[in-house]
Amino acid sequence: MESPKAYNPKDVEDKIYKLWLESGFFSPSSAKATAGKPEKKFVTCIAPPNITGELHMGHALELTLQDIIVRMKRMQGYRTLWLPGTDHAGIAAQNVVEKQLAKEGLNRHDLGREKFLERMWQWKEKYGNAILEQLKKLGLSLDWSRTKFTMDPEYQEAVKTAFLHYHKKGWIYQGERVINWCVRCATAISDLEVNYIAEKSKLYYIKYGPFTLATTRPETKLGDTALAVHPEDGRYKNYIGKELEIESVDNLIPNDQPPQKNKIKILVVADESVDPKFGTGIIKVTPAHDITDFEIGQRHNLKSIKIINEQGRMNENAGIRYQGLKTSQVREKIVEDLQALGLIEKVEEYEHNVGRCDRCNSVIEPLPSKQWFLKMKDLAEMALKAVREGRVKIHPERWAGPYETWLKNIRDWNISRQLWWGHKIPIDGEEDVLDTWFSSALWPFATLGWPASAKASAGKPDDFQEYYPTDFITSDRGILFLWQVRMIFSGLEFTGEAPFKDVYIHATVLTKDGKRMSKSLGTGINPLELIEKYGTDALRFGLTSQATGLQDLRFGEDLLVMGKKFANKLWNVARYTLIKLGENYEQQEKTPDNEISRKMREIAKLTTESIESYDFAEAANRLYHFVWHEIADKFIEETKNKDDQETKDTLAYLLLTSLKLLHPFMPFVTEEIYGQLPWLKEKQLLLVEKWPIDKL
RNA sequence: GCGCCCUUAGCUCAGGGGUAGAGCGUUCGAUUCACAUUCGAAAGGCCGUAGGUUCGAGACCUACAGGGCGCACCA
Repeated sequence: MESPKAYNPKDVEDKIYKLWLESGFFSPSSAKATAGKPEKKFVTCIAPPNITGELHMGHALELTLQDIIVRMKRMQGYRTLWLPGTDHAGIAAQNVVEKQLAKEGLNRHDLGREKFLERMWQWKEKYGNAILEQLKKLGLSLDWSRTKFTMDPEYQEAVKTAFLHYHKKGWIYQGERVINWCVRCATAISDLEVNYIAEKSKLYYIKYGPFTLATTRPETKLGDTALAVHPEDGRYKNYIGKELEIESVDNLIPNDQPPQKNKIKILVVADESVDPKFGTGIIKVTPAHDITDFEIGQRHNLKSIKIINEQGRMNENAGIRYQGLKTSQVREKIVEDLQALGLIEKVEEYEHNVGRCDRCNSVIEPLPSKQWFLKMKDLAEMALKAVREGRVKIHPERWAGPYETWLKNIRDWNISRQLWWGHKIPIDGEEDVLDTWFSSALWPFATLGWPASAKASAGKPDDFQEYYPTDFITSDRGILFLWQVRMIFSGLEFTGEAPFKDVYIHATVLTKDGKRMSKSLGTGINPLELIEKYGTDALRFGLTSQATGLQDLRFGEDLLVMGKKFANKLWNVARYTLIKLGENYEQQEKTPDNEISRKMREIAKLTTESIESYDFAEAANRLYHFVWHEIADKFIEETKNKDDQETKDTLAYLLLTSLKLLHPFMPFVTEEIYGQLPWLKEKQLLLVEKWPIDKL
């Protein structure tokens, strides 16, 4: 057979992927795939990409690692299932479509809920499908016959069932509590969706009767209902429990008139949460606009006065002097007034953390709002136990620490969002939708037919019974708490079993200078452009060879140059072998017993071990070195003036074994070469060839 | 504030007690041979700093510095 001197991925990739699809081997239930292997199963759980846009490098790495495991397991004779899908991505997707509308000069209220949701579904059709197509470009061996979306009708049933289950148990409650409110997105968001970013601002020392106290948010003064000190703080002991009359600014004087003083009464309480070392050791308590203050308020039965509304402006409780102003404006105004009245002692420069919305970067406004909450106490306990008892293993192990810490500090989960795109809260008259992670948390079993299948008693086993729980999941550290933790406790609560046995936290792909890759920062790199330039195998191999799980990966194209050269080297090792062996070579049953073949077997063993312990980079680099420097540089050179049978047998053995071992990493070039070998006796697809090492 | 990770060649990273490694890049040279996406060679490192353990430390311990991350605070 004539093959080009250089490997050209473009001639190969689409053709090969089509071949795999037609074979049916991606599905564990195809007749061919199940033949003779009813027992061994391996199921891996995908992190469904958001429908918001396109694939990024993080996806490329994560999905490649997952595909490596799946392909090895399939070759080891396991019935493998890897189910693809997409996530509706509530707030993120809604924001994207709203931005699109804004370009047309519209907002979602102009369209109304129904029309807006139509737009969302149109978006989902177009971009959801586009993403799935991109996954195929990465060569992933996903079972496309089982593709799911987090808002499929059956999935909606699962979400409803889960919500009602919690509700019936009394774990879901509606409460007026201080939550993180994003003024721009006009919705509540969870603690995890707030990013705290250090910013320079000012610390104002305000006179409160006999005290002076420090605050960064003087405007919340209008909602103060107490002062608080630490119970052990000697300086203020005599004041605890007393109500003081203090001078303040009169908020009923219209703002076109000079400020005037008035007198207000305020209680002093003692609370452990006060740090005596901060400022003057005494703080103002604004239960309506600070989460900590809200909790102090609850402990001491304090009144809560809401002075900031959902638009981020002062409401009627702030008094006519300030009503209607934005919080940033009122801050200046009130400081001005207090200064005029001599109620400000000093102002210091101060750097502190400001909460910003994870999705739009607006400043978060904590405010009291009626929201739905899920009690986390028991669920957190379950999730903790599952990891402590080893039913779920986290790799690398050091992530188990943060997992513990996070669960121990957890607050109840605010699961309602004031959005239109998402799962409606399944209680009559409720207009809100659920946090997108509430549905994501059910992914491992909702995609397999839970809860319908869990109830089905008779008949043949269905997907849920057959493939749950799964074996493996991998993700970036960024969603360990947002998602993995929530899948674990949801799985335990609804199915009695953890949804997966192993969680592997892979490296985060950064830019060359160590910055986070982000589309909005313009630092993102589109993997598809790199595939165009270097080929999928080069991308996969390059990324994998540097993904160690310990250190983040600073991405540079030099990795792909290496991958591309290596694919070509393998291609030419094959060309040499084909020419050397000729048309009439016959495959031998026995593997040759010589030094290089023994080394090859050792490499096979080590590769298997490395992949099974998630040392992907180690496996990739070892294979690279062996194929290039042992097989090509040394052994092949030595065979150039030999023509004996053992040499041929050895070449054939080395090539086939290398193809098998490299197939999980570089599926396209290996499959293409395999297809060109004329001497194989029972040729099928490399995809389902027997892995060189059976059991360790 | 508490904790975790990282610091090794120009760049990106391996190496986890016993003569400093890879890929990319650079320089020089080769080439009708499976591959110029190749081959050969070279240059390039007091392995973040300072102490300690050891016959021996890039590796183990302790501090410190710089970079990153998580949790808490963020009044």
